[in-house]
Order: sequence, then structure tokens, then C-alpha cells
Amino acid sequence: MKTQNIPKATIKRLAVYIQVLTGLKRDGVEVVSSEKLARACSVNPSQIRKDLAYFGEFGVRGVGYYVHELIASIKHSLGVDRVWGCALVGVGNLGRALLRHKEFALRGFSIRAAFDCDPYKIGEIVSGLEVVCTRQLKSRVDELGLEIGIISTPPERAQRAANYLVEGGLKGIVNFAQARIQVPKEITVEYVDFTHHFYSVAFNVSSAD
Amino acid sequence: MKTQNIPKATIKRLAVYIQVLTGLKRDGVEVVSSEKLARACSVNPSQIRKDLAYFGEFGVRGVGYYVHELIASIKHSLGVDRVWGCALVGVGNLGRALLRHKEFALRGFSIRAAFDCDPYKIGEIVSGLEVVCTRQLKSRVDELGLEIGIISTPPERAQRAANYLVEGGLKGIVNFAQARIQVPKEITVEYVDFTHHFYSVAFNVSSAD
DNA sequence: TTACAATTGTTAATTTTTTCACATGACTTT
DNA sequence: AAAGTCATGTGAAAAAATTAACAATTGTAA
Repeated sequence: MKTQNIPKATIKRLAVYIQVLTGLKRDGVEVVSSEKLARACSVNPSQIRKDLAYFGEFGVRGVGYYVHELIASIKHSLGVDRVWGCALVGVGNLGRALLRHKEFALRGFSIRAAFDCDPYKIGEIVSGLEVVCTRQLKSRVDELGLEIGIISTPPERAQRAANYLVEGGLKGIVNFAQARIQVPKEITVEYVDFTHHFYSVAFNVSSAD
Repeated sequence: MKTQNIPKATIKRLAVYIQVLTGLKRDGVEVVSSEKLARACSVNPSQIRKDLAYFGEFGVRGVGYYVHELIASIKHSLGVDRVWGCALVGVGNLGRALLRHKEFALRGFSIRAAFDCDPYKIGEIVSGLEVVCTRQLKSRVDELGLEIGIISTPPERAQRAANYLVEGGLKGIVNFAQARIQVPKEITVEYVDFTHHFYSVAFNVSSAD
């Protein structure tokens, strides 16, 4: 695929645009200008046009962007106009909450397998999925079409989980564990930590005085 | 407080440093150089030194950084060396999961009140907290020391929740709802959306071919 | 006690990202 | 069909962030 190097920040914003555009669509808005969209996203209008320009020309000069079309175009550009098969490793409190979180499936990320190394958890059914021993991971990849791994283990087991995912041939990982992981550079890792956002807010509120 | 404008990206990285340093401390490491820390965080060593320089001089030349001290210094710089009182608005599936998530309290973010406008939910006890009508929010702020608001409503109710929080005098908001919100500019808002991370991974995996 | 090795804090150079400005194209109205 | 308005796409300018380079400082070993 095209490998003009697209800023990571652009990708994040595209996700925001989808969110806001979806809201506009819900409200019955059919066409939107970069200026209006920008205001709703709290960014600069040029920014939006620049971001979109990496992927093509989606607007109509003098008119703006057709909301429905633009959503489809951005989703296609991001590669999220299809369903992705996901594997979750680590069925603790967080893991269970993620398995029960409906939003993922709605947005095209289908969790099709849950793994854990704890014998007491293996065999348990969580949100319709049987918890399976992590060693079985590799053998399920093709069968279930697993592409993206989700790590929700305690920090000390995150690296091991990552190893299993890499070994299984998965190319993308979303890591909810409280630890950095080392993986071959062709593997994409995204770290999720809610607390970071709280830190950020705390810092800003503290400095505001 | 000091208002040299510190990049938002720096704040994010500081949170990562804390995470990694905490792991090092757990492993018994007492001193670390910017180079070693950088490798563990997947960033440039200069980056770390630069980030820290915004807040002071925390290292010893020729030696490195004392892990325990550095954690404390960063936490102090971020303003997270104390407990913050939080209010959650929106007791749906996500709200319940957040209320039950122990990690927040462990990291100094204490959820002390849960609000919802649904009469069927009011009075219910979730994770030891009674769900209260959102209209009561303002009256509880001082009593409970509420400083940061958490929004976990459906998208169409996020703005109303934000209004209540602002009205109540809270200065920081962490928004888990699928919607942007408009607030006065002195209020800090952080948006949390797991799906964004999945989009990012999906994009990278797609473009890797 | 002096030279050496290590590693910070910081200034300068480079790279990346954001914003501005405007020519270009599309629709509308007269 | 011509003129006017609007808003995109894009190249150039500005701003911001990252990286490199090095002088300053600490500890260590000869």
C-alpha cells in the first residue's frame, strides 16, 4: 500500500472526524464544510483538508463534504470498512469488561477468542466465549481469522502475552496492560491507559491556578 | 503556577515514564540512565532529558536518575502526588465498568459520586456508591471535594453532562462518551476512546502490505 | 590528585507539523 | 451565459517538536 509517511496525529484526528461526522449524520446533516467540521472537532480547517489530502480528494469545491460519503471514505482510508478478528489475552477484571463491551463489535472489531494461562479460568464462558489456554492461541489463528491481539494481563505477564501473539502471527496489538512490551518492528502496538488521560487533566487543572 | 507552555506530548510521555519507572522499581532497579529508560519507552534519550528539563533537574551527571526519586518528582510535577476527587456521570455499562475499575483509586483518582438522570437507576448502589440524580451534582461538589468529572453517557447526553459538571464548578473532564463537547476554554477536557487505538492499529496493519 | 569515563542539562540544527494564503473549481442567481 | 459566492486542495511560510552535539559535572581508578 501507499507509504507516504502519514503523521500518527493525522490518524488520530481521522478517528475524531469519524466520530463527529457520525454525530452530524445522526442529526440529519448531509453536507459540511471543513470550517464547520473543524469547529466541532476543535481543530483548524486547513488541518482537516490537509489530513484528508493524504488519502485523496473527498470534497466538492464551493460546497463542502457529503457527510455520509466522507465517513465511508475515511473508514476506507483507515482500513476499518471491514470486520477485524481480535484475540484477547488476559481474562481478569479488565479483560472481562472488554469482552462485555459491545462497542468494539459495533465498530468492526470482533473479539473471537479469549485466552488466559490460569487453569481456574480456562473453560469458563465469558460473554459467550470459552476461555482457552494461551498455548492454544497459535492453533486458533487461522481457524478464527485472528488479526489483532488485545493484551489485558497484569503488567508482569504482558510481555509473555505479546510473545504468544507475535508467535501466532498477529500483526497488530492493542495493549491495555500497565507495561511496555518489546516486539519486532513490523508489529504495530498501541498502548491504552485511561489513567494517562486523568494525569493530563490533573496536570492542566493544577497549572491553571 | 509556571506556565511555560509545555507540549501536550510531553505530558503523555511523562505518564509513560512513570509506568516504565514503576516497572523498573518493581524489578529492584535503583538508578537508570536516560539512554536505558529511553530504550524501554521507545523514545530518544534527548527527548527524556528535554521533557524533564521543563520541570527541573532531577538527574545526577555521570550517574543517571534515581528511580524512586524520579517517580516522585514526575508525579509531583504532574500534580498527581495527591488524591483527586472525581464524579462520574452516566451509569450505563461503561459507567459501571469504570466504577468497578480499581486502578483509578490506586492511582489517586477517587470516584466519590455517581450521577444519572434515569429514575430507574437513581438509588441503585454500584460498587459501594449510591446513584444520585444529576441535578444534585452541584450540591455535592464541596461536600465530597469533587474536582474532576467523568462522562460515560450515551453520545447525545454528553453535552448535558458536561454542562452539569461545568455548572458545578469542576475544572477538568475526562470524556468517555462518543461525542465532542463544548465547554468554556478554562475547562480541561480529555477524550478517551478505545476504538481510536484499534483504528490506528488497523490502519498500520493494512498499510504494512 | 589527576586523568578518565559516564551521563546530565542545554543550546543549536534538523525535521515535522501546523497554519496561512490563494488559485482553482463548483454551484447559484440574475 | 456571465458574474458572484463559496469552499476545496495545495504550495509556501511559520511554528513546534524532535534530535544531535557538546560543555559541564560527577564519580572512579590509577
